[in-house]
Amino acid sequence: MESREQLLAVALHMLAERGYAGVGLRELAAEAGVTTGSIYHHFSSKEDLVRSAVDHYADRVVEQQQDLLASDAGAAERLWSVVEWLVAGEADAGWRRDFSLVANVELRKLPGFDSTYRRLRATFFKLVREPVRRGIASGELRLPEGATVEDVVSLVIAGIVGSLEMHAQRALRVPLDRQLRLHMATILQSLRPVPGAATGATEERRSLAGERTTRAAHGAARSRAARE
Amino acid sequence: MESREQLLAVALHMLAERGYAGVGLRELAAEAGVTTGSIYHHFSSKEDLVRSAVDHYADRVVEQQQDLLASDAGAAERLWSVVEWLVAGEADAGWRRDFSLVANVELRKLPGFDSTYRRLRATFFKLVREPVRRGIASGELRLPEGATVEDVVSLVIAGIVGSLEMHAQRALRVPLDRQLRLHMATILQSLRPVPGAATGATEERRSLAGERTTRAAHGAARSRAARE
Amino acid sequence: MESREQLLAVALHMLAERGYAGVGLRELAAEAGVTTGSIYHHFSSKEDLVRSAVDHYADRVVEQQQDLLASDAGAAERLWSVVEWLVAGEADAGWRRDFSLVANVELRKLPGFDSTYRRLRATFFKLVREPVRRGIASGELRLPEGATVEDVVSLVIAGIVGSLEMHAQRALRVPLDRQLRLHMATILQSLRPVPGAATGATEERRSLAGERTTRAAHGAARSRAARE
Amino acid sequence: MESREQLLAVALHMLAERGYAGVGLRELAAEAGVTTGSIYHHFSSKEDLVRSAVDHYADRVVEQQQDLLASDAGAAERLWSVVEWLVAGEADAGWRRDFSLVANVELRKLPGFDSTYRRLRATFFKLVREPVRRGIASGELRLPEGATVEDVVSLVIAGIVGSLEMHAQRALRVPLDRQLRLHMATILQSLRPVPGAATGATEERRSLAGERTTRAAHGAARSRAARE
DNA sequence: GATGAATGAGACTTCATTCAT
DNA sequence: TATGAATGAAGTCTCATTCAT
Repeated sequence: MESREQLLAVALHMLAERGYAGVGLRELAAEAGVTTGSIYHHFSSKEDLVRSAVDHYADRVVEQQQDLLASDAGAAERLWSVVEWLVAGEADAGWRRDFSLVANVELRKLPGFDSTYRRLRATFFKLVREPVRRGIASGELRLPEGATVEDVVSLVIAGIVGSLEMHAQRALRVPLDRQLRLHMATILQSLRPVPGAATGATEERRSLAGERTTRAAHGAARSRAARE
Repeated sequence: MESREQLLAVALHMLAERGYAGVGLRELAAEAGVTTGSIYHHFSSKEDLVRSAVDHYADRVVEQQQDLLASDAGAAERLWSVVEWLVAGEADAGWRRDFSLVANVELRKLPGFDSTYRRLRATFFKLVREPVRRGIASGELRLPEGATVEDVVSLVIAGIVGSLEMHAQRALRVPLDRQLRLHMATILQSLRPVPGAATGATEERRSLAGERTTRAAHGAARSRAARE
Repeated sequence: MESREQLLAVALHMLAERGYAGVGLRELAAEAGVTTGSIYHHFSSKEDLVRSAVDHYADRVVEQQQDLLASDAGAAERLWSVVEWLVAGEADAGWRRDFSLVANVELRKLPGFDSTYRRLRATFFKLVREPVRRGIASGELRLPEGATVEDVVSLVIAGIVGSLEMHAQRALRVPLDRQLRLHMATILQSLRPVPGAATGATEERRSLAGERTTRAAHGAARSRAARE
Repeated sequence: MESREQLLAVALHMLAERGYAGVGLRELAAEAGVTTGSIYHHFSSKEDLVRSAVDHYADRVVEQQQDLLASDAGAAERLWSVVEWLVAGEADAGWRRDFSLVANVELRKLPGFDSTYRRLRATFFKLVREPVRRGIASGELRLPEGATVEDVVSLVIAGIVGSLEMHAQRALRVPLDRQLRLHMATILQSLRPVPGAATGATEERRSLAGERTTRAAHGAARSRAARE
């Protein structure tokens, strides 16, 4: 196999496992089946190698996301596609899980990765935002009271990010696919348009702004306890 | 302040910022206002220092969680308490955000931290599971069709973990408190007992197991596309 | 002895022997009786070590030259002092010979040593120029026809530099002190004021500008031969 | 041009600029317009390449010196020829300046270059010694009191070496040709036969041996001051 | 003859850790 | 307890040299 590809693959894996500072070039080279010095025929420095690895796989992820973005299916259908894509990606034992960890955790620490980082985030946000926005425009979906499109997008993405990371950490106590599907189902349910009495539950739901006048005492007590 | 306390605080912060391998004892000592050699009067090694820092703050977190666990309020009320506690913790600029990052990201990489890691996770899971379980037992809550208590707990925790991490990474596009509250509200809504026709949405919701008979063609196509 | 002093001394010596790129820190440390890593307690880098060594000894040289500059003796007397100082310096087996080589040969190649280099040169030039200038002003000396003060200064210094370097290279076939004294005696003789017919040798001496009209043929032949 | 010639030329130049250890074969090859591996088709090792470069140019220098040696002109005339040859060599921007630096500075450091080194020195010394010796034998020249032929030869060569090196270092404050001509003129003047009372300056000139009886006190004081 | 990726020894530098003061 | 110079293993990187193409 190509030395360069091998190095990229091993670099991503080690980066996910140990973080940038924990990556040792000697071990990395050995695991890729080349000698330490050979790294410098393909990359100009450790940082260049790591950056190349991240960018290489980021490109593949973004490509896949572009395919998903190009769909002309309905809103719910497209959101389910995202779930299927995530499940498929995490199911194989390949680079996708490593990439999730790197993108979510390590990328921010490395200097000069802002653009890659932003590109990944922006594409992923769009992948969720587009279906939601269009679904609402077409009446297929309906925002919960007081929520904006961005609120819903954040909700979806935070759930996905948390699920993937817990899965990668082996801290998820249910299968990942089940987790992601239930997550999406729950969100979609809260976006389902109800012809009748809207949701009528307003008086019971908390304000999203956090000021709860009816239970000030409880709130204050809780805040005090939580402060330390 | 005590040298030891200072060292613990700086260690947690640097661990969150740079990971275990990125922590340098010289810089750590300098930032804590002590000399390099002094570290070894308080701790036997770098690992001991880091372990002590994590354990020290883990103790404080678990204590706070124990307080929350001891509550005898209703199910929804207790879940809201968790949200309030999280919001309060992340709001201050203190150790809580650093600890979130360390607990979610770094802890798994360090050898010998399994027990701390498990203790933290177990307490946090219990913090969510207890109210849900009791709420269902008392009829205050009602599980969505096909979901188990553990499904719901995972849903809640993944959303929280994802939200906190995105917040820590400054990738969250809405305020953290708004995000967490909307998350909890959405979950609680899906757990709300409906006197009438249950949810009636069964025919539209996907099975959580992933086998979708009605749209086999689409699904196969998507899967193929998503594989690469 | 002080590690730092040892390192400076060994660094100067190795620099003289092998040049900057030829200096190996491992060997340098071993020769100074310390471990490789210890170098970095005293100096921030190889370049810092070398720079410090050069500057350290340059300071001592400049100090000694300042003492010589402060003399209020006659012109010839002061020029002889310079010779005596050089002879004394080169006679011992200490740092002076190494420093000569470094200052004359290596300094120019190292980046960032311009100021040290200029300081050394400037002081040394002044050491020769001052006595010459004053001797001429007072009538103690007298410039050869067509020569300027700077010509004479360059003459003196080039002879000294060449002598020291050949000595350092063991290419000088007479003792250094004898060489330097004869050099100075010859120069002083050419500066001796003659009461009678000036020098009268004008018609025999070549023009310093190089255009020799009377021997064009010879010159052309020579030039042809010399061109390759 | 021939790859081999290019490599030799670039090698000489880099050797002059950076010294043996500072020469990198990759960069050298690139600058010569060949690939790294190609070097080993022409030379068996880095040392072989450098040795070949020095020897190649040394041959050309020695050839030119042989031409000068073959002259049957008068003593002064032949010494002036040396000056003209030097000036012509340094005037072009070609290999001669690089070779001066290498021969004077780097050659001594390289193992195995003793023979080249000696050959160069010996020829150059002969180039000066022959005219002086013959000029004295024929009465065209006359040694200063107390000086030997070798003294004068050393004087001439040290002045030349110092001048060339200062010129190469851009530390010479007068034009090189003017410097060399004034140097030779001064030497020749001191060798001019005076029909009358010799030079009569004996009582004023210092003994070349260094023992100055008439100014013991001054000398002692100076020595003390110069020692440090 | 020419190429350039591969090699592995050795370069400079940083690290956690120790210890005499 | 505190200090900070010393240690030596390990880190990243460069080098001269080789070899399949």
